[in-house]
Amino acid sequence: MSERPSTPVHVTLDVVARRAGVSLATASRALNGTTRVREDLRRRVRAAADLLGYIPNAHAQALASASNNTVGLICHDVGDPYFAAIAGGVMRAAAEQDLLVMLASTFREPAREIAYVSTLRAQRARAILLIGSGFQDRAWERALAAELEPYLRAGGRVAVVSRHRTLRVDAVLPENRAGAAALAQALLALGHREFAVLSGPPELTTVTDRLAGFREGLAQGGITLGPDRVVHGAFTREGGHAAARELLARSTGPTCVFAVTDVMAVGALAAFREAGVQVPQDISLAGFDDIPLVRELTPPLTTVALPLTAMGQEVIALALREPRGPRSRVLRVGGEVVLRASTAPPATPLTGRTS
Amino acid sequence: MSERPSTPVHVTLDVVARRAGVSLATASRALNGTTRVREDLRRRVRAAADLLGYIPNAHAQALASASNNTVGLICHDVGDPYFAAIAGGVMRAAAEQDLLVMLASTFREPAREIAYVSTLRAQRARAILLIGSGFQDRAWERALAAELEPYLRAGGRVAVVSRHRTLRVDAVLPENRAGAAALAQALLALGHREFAVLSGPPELTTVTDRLAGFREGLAQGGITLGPDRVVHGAFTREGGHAAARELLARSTGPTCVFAVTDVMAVGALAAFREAGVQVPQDISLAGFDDIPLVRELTPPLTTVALPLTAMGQEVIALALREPRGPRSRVLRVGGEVVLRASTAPPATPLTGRTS
DNA sequence: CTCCTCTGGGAAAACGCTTTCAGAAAGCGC
DNA sequence: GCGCTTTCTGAAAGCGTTTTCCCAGAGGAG
Repeated sequence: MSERPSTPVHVTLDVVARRAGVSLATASRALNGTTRVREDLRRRVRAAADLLGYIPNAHAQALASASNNTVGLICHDVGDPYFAAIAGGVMRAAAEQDLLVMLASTFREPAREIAYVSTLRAQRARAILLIGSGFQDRAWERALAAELEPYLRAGGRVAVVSRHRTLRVDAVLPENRAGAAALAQALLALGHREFAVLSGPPELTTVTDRLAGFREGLAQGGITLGPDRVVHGAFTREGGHAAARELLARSTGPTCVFAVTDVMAVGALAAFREAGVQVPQDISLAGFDDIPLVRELTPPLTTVALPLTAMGQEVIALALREPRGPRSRVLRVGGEVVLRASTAPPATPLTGRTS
Repeated sequence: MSERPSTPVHVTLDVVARRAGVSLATASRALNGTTRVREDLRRRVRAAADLLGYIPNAHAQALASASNNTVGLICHDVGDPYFAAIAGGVMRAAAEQDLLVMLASTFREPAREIAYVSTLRAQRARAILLIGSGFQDRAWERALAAELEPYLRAGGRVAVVSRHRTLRVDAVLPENRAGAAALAQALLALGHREFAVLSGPPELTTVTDRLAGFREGLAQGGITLGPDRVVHGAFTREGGHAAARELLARSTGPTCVFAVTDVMAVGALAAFREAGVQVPQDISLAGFDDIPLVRELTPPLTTVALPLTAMGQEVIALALREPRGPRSRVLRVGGEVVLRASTAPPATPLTGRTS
């Protein structure tokens, strides 16, 4: 019967070698070009390989040579434009260096993150890239560090983007504080005095940094942010939407709102629109990140622009750069305040009014 | 000196086995749970493995067991929100099934696509997922098919999303024609009679399908689309932008524009804004796909909504579904016309006027 | 012509696991 | 007590490469 496949599933190197009339060893050397092989033999092997459609088994190669050209990329959710943009940069750089990227989305579950690190360790990935804010939960971060530490010792490379430095690894860090501070100043310069912040989960380091920076910037203008002016929400469009609604419900009357993330700002914009609050006439809105589509919004969103694609390219370069000295390297990338139409001077110039 | 690492880099299974006082075989069985192992031995092995921080070598496992739980995902560019959304769905499904996803971005170069298929073959990926329109270039498609065919014969699974059926593989196909036709009808119903299309590269099948569908829909209303009313551009925001400018330059005065892709529509919207053309007052604009942010635009974009995340989940399910009968399966997903504020009745009701 | 150094090729030993194949131990009916 | 299953365990044979290690032969020097 045709039950049992008579043809072996994959062409292996020794078939190629036999066909070319050389030994297995020579065939391997001919194809990899590590050692000199007589030119005619090399050609015979190549011809046989092509003829037979030989595809080397990457697992066998990795096992035998203990080498590997895959890197792991762990982010919260590739579907999110922020991560997608960074991932795009990583892919670009990976393609140039013939690296294969194993992608992992944690969907914001710390346990999944750790599990993925473990999986990538098992895959003997050359590098593990962690994109995005870590979890403030001490226990998880420790567990992660414990998982990463033996990997590093075994020669693995780890680099992070936008993640707090609890881990001693190379990092691409946006200037969250400075960027938020600069934004605050720009908003002050527009004449705003009454601010509110749509903040993300307070356990994310990115959030605390941006919040702190924003406060610093405001402080330069003598403004402080009352606790009733900070609303926390999830790091998503819906989170921003809900936070904005909550803010409106409190009706403390800020003239300017800073959403710590563009994605949240998008949700906030929708919430404002639904509530009949006009941006920027009634309220100014600013975000952070400059993800691809926010400049297309109406009004286009004022934000702090981060070079997301470049950050993706940098993080992989950083991870793979050879002289991994004793100390970890940090590449700080500046955020540039981009004033767009979502921010404008406040409607009523509040000259020296005390709330 | 401390030159040579005295500690072996990785803990291997036989170290674990020795530590637990059992044989290599038993240790393997204890950890994998394939065969019954006496409970106390199993516990000893587990304890030893945990103590030593044992991480199995996935390559060795794959080699020895000829199994593998990785799938490859090939798309044009993960940075593009369209692909990002689908990839997000794939990741979700993959996480649930403990599959590791190897991601590849072709950056729209056919050669790279084929190279990636080859790489994924070498990795012995369980499945290869191709997302996005194929290349019309016959030679490339043939080369791709030639690369895929032995993979399929070797038991590999291939599934595509939104890719023309030159390949005999499982597919998730959006109803491009029907969706575009429905959109055309909806636009006709608004009262439009003068249309234009911002089309993508004519060699992409998605483009031709949507264009044909749109024409069909218009034909129902007795409208035909002159060649001067179709502008081709790249499948990107910039492509849409350029195409829209070109259209305006031709000044043939359509009241309604259909961009075959939301991403292009976004570019068009920007171009219109720059040119002082108001949407929808001066011109109505519609897209296709319903990528995440277009509902947030002002005006929110009328489009044909595709369940992108679900499509990603479906394609991986399709690829892995067991009874791969002789014929390939096709999952058609409908596009739903979503009328938003970017379309409105034309300013001047053109009652029966002939251009 | 012999000895020595190179070059290049083949045999075989890893690489770290899974899995087959027996064999030992234990339980059971008679 | 004896044979017969049943369970488990261990030895060893792969899986498909790379990479020693070693040897044959070629070429040069003396």
